[in-house]
Amino acid sequence: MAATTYMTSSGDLDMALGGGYHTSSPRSAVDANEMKYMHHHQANHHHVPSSPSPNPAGLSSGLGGVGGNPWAALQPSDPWALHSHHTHHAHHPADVKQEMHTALAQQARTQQGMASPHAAWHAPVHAAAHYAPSAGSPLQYHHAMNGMLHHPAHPHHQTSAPLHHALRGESPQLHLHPHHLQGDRDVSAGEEDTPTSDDLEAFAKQFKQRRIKLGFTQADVGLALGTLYGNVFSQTTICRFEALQLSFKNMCKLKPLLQKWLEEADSTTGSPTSIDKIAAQGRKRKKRTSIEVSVKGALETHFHKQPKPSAQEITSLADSLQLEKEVVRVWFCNRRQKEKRMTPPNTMGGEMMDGMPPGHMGHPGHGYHHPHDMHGSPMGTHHSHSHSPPMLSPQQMSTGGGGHQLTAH
DNA sequence: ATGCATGAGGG
DNA sequence: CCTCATGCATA
Repeated sequence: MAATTYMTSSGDLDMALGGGYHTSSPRSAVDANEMKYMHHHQANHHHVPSSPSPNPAGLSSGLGGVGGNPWAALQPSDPWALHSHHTHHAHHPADVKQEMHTALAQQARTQQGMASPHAAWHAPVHAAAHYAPSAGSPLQYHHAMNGMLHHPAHPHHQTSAPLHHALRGESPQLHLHPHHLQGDRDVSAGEEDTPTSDDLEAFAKQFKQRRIKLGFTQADVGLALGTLYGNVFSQTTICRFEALQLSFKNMCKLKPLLQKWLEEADSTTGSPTSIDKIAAQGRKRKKRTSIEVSVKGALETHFHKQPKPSAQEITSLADSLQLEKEVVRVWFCNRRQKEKRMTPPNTMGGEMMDGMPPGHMGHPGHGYHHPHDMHGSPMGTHHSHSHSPPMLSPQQMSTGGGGHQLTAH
């Protein structure tokens, strides 16, 4: 009862978007490749902001309130449908190298109205990662892929290599810096070296401000990046970037991209920004488990005692909390990630043991092991204090909607 | 804006 | 299983 797992009919809208999600694990017999191509029906399309500042601010997500879906009919057997605790753990480390799931279909349209009643998007292949050097607007239009569509998705290996492992894994620019003699950081415009925490913070702030002035939503930017570099990002990611809620490494990775977008965005003289959001959700996702506040508190407590509980501990913990083991495991994973973010997580607001003195919270002490961190601590080492006290998260103070955090549902 | 989730990699 | 980058779905 603690975890209320209700479902939405996301299955209705799930369009099998290309190489999208599909765990080709040979062991997962569950992955029924139900690619339901529905002739799209121009169901939802937000207006196209033709002016530099038309976006009221509500265009972000057009997913939730999609009027009616003419395609509601398919309701496959969801593995997670009714929280069937299947012990689906068919993870196999060494097996297939699945392809990317960064495929996105893009519609080509003249501009303005977009109203192609006929399917404009075909096989969602890998997003070609070519971006016109001197292309025009960031959001105006994009390439149209073609040629070898259809992704056979060879269960084993792709002969060709049109893949662009994009930015996964390692940061494209965080390699050990070559210069090791002197700290020469004559960064004039295009920073080539690793930015500092303050740099990132400053940039994030500026970015957000500019973005808003230009009338773009976080979602817009995310899509634009896809258009520019072939890497789409969600509103979430942009949001986190602005709020400095990503790891240092991740921030560094995204900064140049966003910076570039920014340049394009404002330099571009009035371009009809048009984007279409084609949520690629071809995979049935487990419904988000709602964990009760009290339970969260318990988890928090345990987290302090053992940030990395053993499998068995997780099991027993899950048992006592009446949660699925997997949920608990994931919770800890996510919790640890938070701990590593730039903006330190506030140590819960439940019923902790004792009130921690304000001003001291368990910051990224990561007494763990740093695999190969090249610049030491993420943000803990803010040498260039500058102006911000101890890196306060601007997220809550600048939030337009006011501070809302611990909301019990 | 965020909570829970998925998945690629690495052991 | 873990970490890390990311994002759907939500509050």
